[in-house]
Amino acid sequence: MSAQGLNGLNGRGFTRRATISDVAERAGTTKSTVSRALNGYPDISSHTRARVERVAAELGYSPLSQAQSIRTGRVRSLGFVLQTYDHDSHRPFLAGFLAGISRSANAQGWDLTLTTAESQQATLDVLRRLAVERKADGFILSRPERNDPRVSLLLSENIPFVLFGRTNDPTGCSWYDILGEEAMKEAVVRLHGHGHRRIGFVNGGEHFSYSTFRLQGYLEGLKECGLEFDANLVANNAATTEQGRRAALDLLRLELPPTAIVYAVDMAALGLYRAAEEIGLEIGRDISVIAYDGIPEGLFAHPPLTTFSVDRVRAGERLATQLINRICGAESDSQRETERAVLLKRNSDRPPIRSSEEFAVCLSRTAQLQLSEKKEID
Amino acid sequence: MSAQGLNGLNGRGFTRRATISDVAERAGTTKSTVSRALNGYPDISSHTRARVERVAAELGYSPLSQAQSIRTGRVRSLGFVLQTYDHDSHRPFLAGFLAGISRSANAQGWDLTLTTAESQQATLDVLRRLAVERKADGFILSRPERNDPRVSLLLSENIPFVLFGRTNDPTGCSWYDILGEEAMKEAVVRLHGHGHRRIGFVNGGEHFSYSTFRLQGYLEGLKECGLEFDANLVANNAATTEQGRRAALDLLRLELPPTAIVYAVDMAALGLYRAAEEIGLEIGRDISVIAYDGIPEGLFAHPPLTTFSVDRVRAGERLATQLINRICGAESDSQRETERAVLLKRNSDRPPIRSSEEFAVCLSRTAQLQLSEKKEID
DNA sequence: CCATTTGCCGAAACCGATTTCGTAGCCTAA
DNA sequence: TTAGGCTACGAAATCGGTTTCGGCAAATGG
Repeated sequence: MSAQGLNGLNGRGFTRRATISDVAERAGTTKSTVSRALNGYPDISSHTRARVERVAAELGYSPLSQAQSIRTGRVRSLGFVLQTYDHDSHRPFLAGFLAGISRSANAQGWDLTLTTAESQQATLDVLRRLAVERKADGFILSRPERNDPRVSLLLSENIPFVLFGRTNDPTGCSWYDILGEEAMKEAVVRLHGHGHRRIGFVNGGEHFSYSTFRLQGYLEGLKECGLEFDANLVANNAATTEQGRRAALDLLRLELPPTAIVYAVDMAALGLYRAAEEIGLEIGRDISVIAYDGIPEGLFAHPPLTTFSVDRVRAGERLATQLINRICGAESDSQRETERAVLLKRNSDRPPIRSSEEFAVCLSRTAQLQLSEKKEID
Repeated sequence: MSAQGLNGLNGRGFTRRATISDVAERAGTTKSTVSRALNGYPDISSHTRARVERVAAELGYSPLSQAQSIRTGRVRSLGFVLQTYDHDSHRPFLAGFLAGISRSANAQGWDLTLTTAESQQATLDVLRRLAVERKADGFILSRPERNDPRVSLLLSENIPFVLFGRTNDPTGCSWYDILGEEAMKEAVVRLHGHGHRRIGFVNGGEHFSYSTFRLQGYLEGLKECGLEFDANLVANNAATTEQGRRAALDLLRLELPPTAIVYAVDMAALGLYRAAEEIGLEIGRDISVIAYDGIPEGLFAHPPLTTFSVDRVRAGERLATQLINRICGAESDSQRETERAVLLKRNSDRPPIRSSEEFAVCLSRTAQLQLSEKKEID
């Protein structure tokens, strides 16, 4: 292949790429030498290696990953399965997260392959298929569940993966995670500092492992403030706005309702806004709330939601790097990172204007709370 | 390769996939016959074809796309470049859109390859690179600009692509688009129906081709209602919340301010909420607004934003299908679809409580408008 | 009945890389 | 001097497919 040939056109019309043979010919050597030189094999003289590298650079040569892959079994592609059944709750995560993964992968010459699955079984099938068809060398899994079947599958098939989140059993797992427990603890301490003494907690999806950590953080916060734990003040499994609304109504119906609530999930916290509107309460004044996730909806809520923000771009970036390392042979336990969430102080948490007892009286006066109950039954 | 061999393990540990040679051996024929049989070549007897297909099904054989690609030049993968510089404005689009693309592609045995670019030039480089490195057979481009350089590039290199949006010059372009002009027109008509007589328009990013259509729709709406066009009532280039806020303040400072504003972009409309809060106006009562996009933030704004919703999942699905068709040889002008946006009637648009003249007086009484002006200068 | 065409399929080249194997040439030690 | 060991590289096999080419046998035409 002459240099002119490279400027010719192929069937599709665009400029032809240089192949390894082009490089070999121009460097006056063979394909095998070029391959070994470029892949850092030791049995190539530094002189030859330099020449090959120069020629490769001149021709703008970069190997075709799928040609490589049929020998090496690697495609330099990371896989991510979008679980469309996994509730709304993952949606706000996606944009920045994917951007982060993709950016970091691209920078290292890797790509991101995205697929969808409509059920848990479909997710497992897709993971297996992508691995067998070599569309991806490994996977990024988000929101691990307790005893996550994806983890079991990938471990048993020996396919590399990293988690956005931690698991109960760390064996063979790598992860990047935000310390939700620290955030929840900080939220309680902050509300206590405002003067709140009855602080509720609405946890997220209970089958996700993150909810364990967040509950734990809430409990630690109580302890640090010297507050007593009251099981009535805790609601579980609220990941959507509607679930969050119901949890709020439940807590407000208590004999001694909380004057502040910590939500483990922003989307659910927005349900408190709904409930407050129905009942005629003003968030921040009548009841305070701090949540977690940092979704944009919170900024435009009224008043803007105080929340712990998670930098998903960075999460994606770190996870991509970790996964590439793992695919290239790094041990699973060498690839574990955690980071703290950042509190966005907005306007939904303020000092209480009344005690829990006064609040209860205030709530009992409004018939709305009963109405809301009816509405829920419908 | 014996049948037992298929149940063995390869280096990675998981079950080995069947290759074309396995199929050939078991069918008692050769690789070439298997390939031709499975790819629908005419010179294979129906008897042989049936036998090959049966064996392939038995072994669960499906060809390795990257092995195919090194001969055929096709990877059965769609490309999408995430333009991280392209403002916040694209973010709410992403999640559902990608899900739609991916789902539709997967259903047809294709995949989605995602990359990022941090500048316009980087986008062009990435497109070229992905095509040359055969990571993608074609591209989905969102938000076409007027004289979009991506379009020029892909047209000149003869690389298939489809647009989420229309272009001024349709030559060689396929697209799926929502009729923004119809939505804007409907918004004006609806506000006029409420009794509004001075209706402003805040357009989106002016270099995007959608803004042409939306302005046009606004004008048609005025005409249909018999309202006179007043250039003062139109602001341009507001795609972010802050830009939308400034545009709002500009319009409210007019001698005869609008009592309702149509925003071409939800994110910008949220800027009107900011401005209203600063000045002490109540959206829906003092001033009405209808916007376009259907982003979730609008639902949690106060009051919830009336807006035209775009079904991005469906957009992604249709575009993926169109692109696959194009890659497989369909003509560009055979792949064009449009659809109407759906109005989400919420609470930000109501009948005016005063005329424009009265509104002007009301606004002049509050010193806040002047303050806001200062704030803007800072 | 012979010459051609046609239908069907195997052999082999090919795509663009990696990897195994073998060996020429040099260096070192006995 | 020669056997042995390294270094550095070329030749060729290989990965899993597709595609070209050619040829046998049966069908067709004259």
